[in-house]
Amino acid sequence: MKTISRKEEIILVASRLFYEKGYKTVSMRDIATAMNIKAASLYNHIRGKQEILSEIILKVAKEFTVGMEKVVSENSSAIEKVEKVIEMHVDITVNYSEALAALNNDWMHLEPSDLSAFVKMREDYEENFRKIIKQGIETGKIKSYHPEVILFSILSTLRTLYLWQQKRGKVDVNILKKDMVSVLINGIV
Amino acid sequence: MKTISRKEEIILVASRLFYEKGYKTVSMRDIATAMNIKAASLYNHIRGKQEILSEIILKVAKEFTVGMEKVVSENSSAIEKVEKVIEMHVDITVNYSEALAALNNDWMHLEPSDLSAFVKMREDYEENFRKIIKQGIETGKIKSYHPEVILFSILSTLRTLYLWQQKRGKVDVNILKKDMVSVLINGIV
DNA sequence: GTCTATAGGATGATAGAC
DNA sequence: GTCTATCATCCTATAGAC
Repeated sequence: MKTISRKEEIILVASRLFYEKGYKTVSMRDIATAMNIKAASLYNHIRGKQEILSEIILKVAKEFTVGMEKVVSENSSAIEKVEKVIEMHVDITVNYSEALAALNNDWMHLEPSDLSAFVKMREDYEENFRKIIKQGIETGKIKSYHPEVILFSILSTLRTLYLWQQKRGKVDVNILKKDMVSVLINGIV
Repeated sequence: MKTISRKEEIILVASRLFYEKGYKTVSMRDIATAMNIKAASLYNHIRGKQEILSEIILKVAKEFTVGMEKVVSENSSAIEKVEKVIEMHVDITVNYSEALAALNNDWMHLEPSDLSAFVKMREDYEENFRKIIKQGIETGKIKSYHPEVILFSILSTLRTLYLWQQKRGKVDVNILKKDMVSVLINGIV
């Protein structure tokens, strides 16, 4: 039976509002109103608006980092690794769909120290993915298109998946994973 | 020799700033400063901030609408139509990369009447694309995955293409089109 | 077409009472 | 832990001089 702290509650409510309207559009008063308290009361639990953003984004960014490191360390083919990455994205998207809006759209509003940490994590993530794709091309498992085109195509689909959550609705997570893997790896024809 | 009006200049400068920092983060002072004038002077050429946004977004939205209608009216197979849509997206992205940031991220800040016009155009666009895919599945040209997964996968890649413009850099437009078509239609294995 | 001055309101954040 | 009151700053937009 996990009880949720006031700070966690703020982060949860803020995530939802950032998802709906974006970090810049949501005011501290908006967050407070959604919790039936006054804006000033928020500052008893958090240092400021940027701290809320930081908590939301960095938590999920770490999930991606850990997930990718696990995939990379596996002893499997490049194709299997790409499959695992796709499945990981679907899982994280299902669990943190609202946080992903902030991660995708509002990371530039992080305070400088958090910003550099985030950018590093994202670059490392992309570089790991790039290596998997290049390895696949070298071993002849993946067609030799420009690796950046492949990387970009898969990554942009996965990164925008959170937007599709509403429409997904009744589509089962496992079916979604299977179809995502098929479409992204085998194409549509 | 086309001369550019002051209003067009405002829209051009604002597009770049919205691309870099987002509509909400950019102030009228920011736009004015970038033009070496004062914020108040902007109002001699435009009615307000929302009008700038509207001009940027609706112009490109109409390009997409016209382009899609042309593709739909063609007498060709579903696969050829998907190819044409991909090529159209690459073309528009190359010509309007900065405007696409606003179109993708800031459309919700349009004033109500423009907002409903935009949403209608986007829905019609998606519906046309959906019909092409369904037609391809019915005629056996496209694998019968969930049509929404195919639609979403291709569309999110195309919509995020503008972000990739910087990295693209030296990649030739025609090669980009060819690889995009290959990756999105034939897959990577 | 641009300027200065300013209105009128929202914003993030703090101080101090309860 | 929440409140009221308030500050300092920013915002969009207008009025009117040049």
